[in-house]
Amino acid sequence: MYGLTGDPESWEQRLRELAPDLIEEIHERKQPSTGLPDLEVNGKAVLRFAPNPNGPATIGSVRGIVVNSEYARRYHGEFIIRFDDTDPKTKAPMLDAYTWYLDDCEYLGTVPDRVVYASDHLLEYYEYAKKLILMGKAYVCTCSRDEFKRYKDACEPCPHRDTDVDVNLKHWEQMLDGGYSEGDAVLRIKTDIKHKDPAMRDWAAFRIVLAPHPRPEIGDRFRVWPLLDFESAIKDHILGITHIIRGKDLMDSEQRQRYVYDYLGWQYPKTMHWGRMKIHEFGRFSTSAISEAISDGTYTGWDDPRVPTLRALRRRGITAAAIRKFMIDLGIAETDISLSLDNLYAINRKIVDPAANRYFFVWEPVRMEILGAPDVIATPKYHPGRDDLRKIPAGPTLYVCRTDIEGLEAGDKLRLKNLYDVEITSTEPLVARCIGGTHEAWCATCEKPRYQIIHWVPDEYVSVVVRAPDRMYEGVGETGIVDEQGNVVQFERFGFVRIDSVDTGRVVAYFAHR
RNA sequence: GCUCCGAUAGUGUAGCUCGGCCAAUCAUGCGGGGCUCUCAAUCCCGCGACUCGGGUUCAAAUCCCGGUCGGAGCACCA
Repeated sequence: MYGLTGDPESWEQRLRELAPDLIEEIHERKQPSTGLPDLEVNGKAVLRFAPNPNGPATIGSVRGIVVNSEYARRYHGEFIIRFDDTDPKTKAPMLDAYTWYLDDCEYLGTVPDRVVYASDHLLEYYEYAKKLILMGKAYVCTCSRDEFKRYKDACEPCPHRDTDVDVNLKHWEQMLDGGYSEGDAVLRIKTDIKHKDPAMRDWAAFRIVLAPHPRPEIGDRFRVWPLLDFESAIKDHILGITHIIRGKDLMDSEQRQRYVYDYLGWQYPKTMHWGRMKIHEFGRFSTSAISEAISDGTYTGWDDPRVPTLRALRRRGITAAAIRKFMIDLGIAETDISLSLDNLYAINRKIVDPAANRYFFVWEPVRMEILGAPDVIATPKYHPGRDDLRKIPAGPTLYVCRTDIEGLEAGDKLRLKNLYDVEITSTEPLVARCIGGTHEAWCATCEKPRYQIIHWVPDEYVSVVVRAPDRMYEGVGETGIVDEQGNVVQFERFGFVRIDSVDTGRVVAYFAHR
């Protein structure tokens, strides 16, 4: 008998004698990894993202699109986008949002293999409802919400639970035919009325909604609509979904849906959930709250930089590659997270920096007269890593940032980047005199600049507005900016921006990050 | 009230299934330095964590029990 004492080395030595092949196994475990964990796949992987198109894709939806499509890609499977648009009233779909979702998917580099509209398949849901009624697993309930809640909380069946199948069927037909009006009847799935978790007890699968559906091809054709748990359960099976990966908020959904799967003899897909995601920069947000703020003019639209939608990130120049990496690096831990977009910005910066041209943008501009200004053309590089040069003719009048000259006094000296050195002679109004050190002179000597380097914009400028999530910057920029519409550029000493529009000498840029 | 999840540096994240090489990974952030005529990029160096209390064990981030904290569900929303 080997004793129970000893240090790890001696144990390993003993193991080496007894079972040398196990040593290797012990040593190869616990490799650090990041990103998405492997999936258990038997045959084909089919994944879906199922939004309610009652607004455009938010950062939360993006996680669903990226993670699911990434898995589909990894396992050469299928990625389906399914619009769960079965609520024409409380969270009614927005017609534009259907297109926006598809467009956003494309931006993220994943054209879905299939696009499915739940509202196209009501007859299919009815069919399964009937099947379950015939099996005695579903019943029409005409209790009011409050009444039913009382029965449910008391673990008691409501009076409709044991209705005969024939009668249930008749009531169901009446629901479909208009024999009941909105709020008068629902179809419930029979589970276990004594289930210890009240959330599981006889949940509602269909209700009557008289509001017309926003899709013109659907309109007012239907009055009985499935609720999420039923709609999703049926459709996931029909589509052959193998893995459901979504937020933790839908965890209980699985338990409810399993009743239906068991009744129908189906196998439930494998599931994974990620925890609640809260973003520092945006705080709590709901689609309906944003919608309201847009209507009342607080935000300019669904792509306002203050709004947590993908459309807004796109407008700011956050690349699809950065967003994908950001979401994938998050993995799918069930922990609730509260994160900052710093990480996303850092990823994006690395992607965008090599290609972003540099420009001077002066915010809160202050006019500066230069005494003895030589007539020169400044030639800063478009990019520090390349040799092509911008040409900025500088005269006796320049603009500099207020923040750069605040606190300065007559006699203080500054380096105007790529131009020359100046000495302040007066602050009100701002006047300075050129004291040499032109760019050519510097090139000859390569001396280090002696004074604080600031950037500037000449008298010939374009006015520039930068819309950032937290505020708006107004100022002037060098004229070359007008050729960059749609591009991400770096405003030196300011940050990366995407040039959104250029209208008659006025540029609007969206701030990405520093 | 009932039920279900979760807890690793400032923020994310790996490791937990199957206890040992974990004095705990990677990224971001922060601090210092090099380079640079941008406060960007880049390069070097550094900082910083296993929620608490018990238990099991030769050995616990990892297994068990309890507490605390955080989140979610109990809708005729998704």
